[in-house]
Amino acid sequence: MNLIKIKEMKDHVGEEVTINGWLYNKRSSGKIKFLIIRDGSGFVQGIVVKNEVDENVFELCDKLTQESSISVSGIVRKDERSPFGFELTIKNVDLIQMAFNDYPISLKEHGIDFLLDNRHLWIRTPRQQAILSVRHEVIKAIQEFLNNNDFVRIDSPIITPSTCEGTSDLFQIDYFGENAYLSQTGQLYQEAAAMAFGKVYSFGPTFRAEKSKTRRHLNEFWMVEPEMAFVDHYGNMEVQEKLVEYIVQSALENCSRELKELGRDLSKLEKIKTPFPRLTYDEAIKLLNKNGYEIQWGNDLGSPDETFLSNQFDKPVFITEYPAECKAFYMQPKEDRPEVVLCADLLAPEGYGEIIGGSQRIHDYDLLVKRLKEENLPIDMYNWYLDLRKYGTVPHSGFGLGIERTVAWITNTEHVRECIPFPRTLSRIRP
RNA sequence: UCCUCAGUAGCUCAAUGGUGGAGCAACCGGCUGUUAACCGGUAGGUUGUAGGUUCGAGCCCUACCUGAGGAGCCA
Repeated sequence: MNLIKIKEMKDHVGEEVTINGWLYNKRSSGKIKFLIIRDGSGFVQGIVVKNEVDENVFELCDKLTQESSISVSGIVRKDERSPFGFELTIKNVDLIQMAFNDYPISLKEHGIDFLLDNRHLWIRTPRQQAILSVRHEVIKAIQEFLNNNDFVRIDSPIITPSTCEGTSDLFQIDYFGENAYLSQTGQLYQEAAAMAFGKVYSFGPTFRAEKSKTRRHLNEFWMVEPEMAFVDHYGNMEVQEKLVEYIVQSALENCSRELKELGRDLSKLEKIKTPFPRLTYDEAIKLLNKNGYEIQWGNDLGSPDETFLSNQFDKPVFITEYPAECKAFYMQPKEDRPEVVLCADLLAPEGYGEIIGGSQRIHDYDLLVKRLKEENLPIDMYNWYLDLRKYGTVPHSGFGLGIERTVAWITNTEHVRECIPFPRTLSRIRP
């Protein structure tokens, strides 16, 4: 028995092979049957002809229900009539389990509510497999890039004693009688790690209890957070654009089958090369005002504003130097203009919005204390964070890249909830 | 939290205030190249919930529930 994966069939033309998988769909024309089989590596059509197989094999194929698990043996043939390029002329089918005959997901259209209720089965379909495979590639590329550039992975804790940035709503948990929270960012811990290892990153889930209801929001999402000692705002942006370029090029190189399945316009991704355009907040406001957006200096950019700005470019664009008042307390003020901070948001093209938020961090002890007081944050909660400024402080920078938004952009997916295996949203905690 | 929209068969959707239907899925039968196969047949319903208007409500009104899209917040 020559057990292979469907994606390896091209190397076994003319050979008899065995494939372990599931019945995705079945068509029949009397004495000939077509079984669409999937095995996780791909999809292929198997042909069963009545006079060429045992009577009980043909009978079994007649009864097979959608998603039944089977072990199929047959001859690999190249065939242009097949949309997969190859076919399997089936000799034998061993049944592992006859699936119940009420499999809920048909090949016809379904509404999003139904599909999300059946997410555990929905991920078996070609489109969802393509998206989640690209997600895997994105994660792999991020780690490759960072590992190859001397970053050390130092994960941040998920259970934290207080809000890190003092802004978003957090999920509260009981920690042996003490209130604790699920982390909304590991950044502060990454700063500590950067002072130990130089260049570090964390990669993991992050939690926001905000009641967001848009295609760009999840209440649990994954983020990679690099942090670098001795790197300023400008060096920070260079790392970000190189990372994003690497991610996109890796997806193009290793996920062509998936991107094709998704109908992605590859020419748009091929343009994602450094350097990326940069726009200061001041310039962004002017551009927005000139085009009829009524935003005033000092307000954070709204979602429609970001969409407009990103649509002006065919590459991701950095929006830099926001007013300090609309950003977090730890961001380094610009030397000659303390009302703005050395930060940058990276907006993905095609209306996908912010995929990175980053900044240079305040490294001066007195300035950081002053900023904490201005924001009315409890200073004793930040004692350990202030220690980093007391003992060998250096300029440093970092950023957070959202995995699902990045995957949504690369795969041209409408909603981030399809870019994570089991999305957690305002209205959904199951399955 | 606010704004908009929707809820009818397992799924996707029809039904002027007047006997709730179709396609797919399931089940039975037919077909030797199907591509969401096709053809014939069978079965499948407390129209989200509660109240109201009416001779009569899936349809109109009120409240609530659930979901979706968007805003704010953010990655």
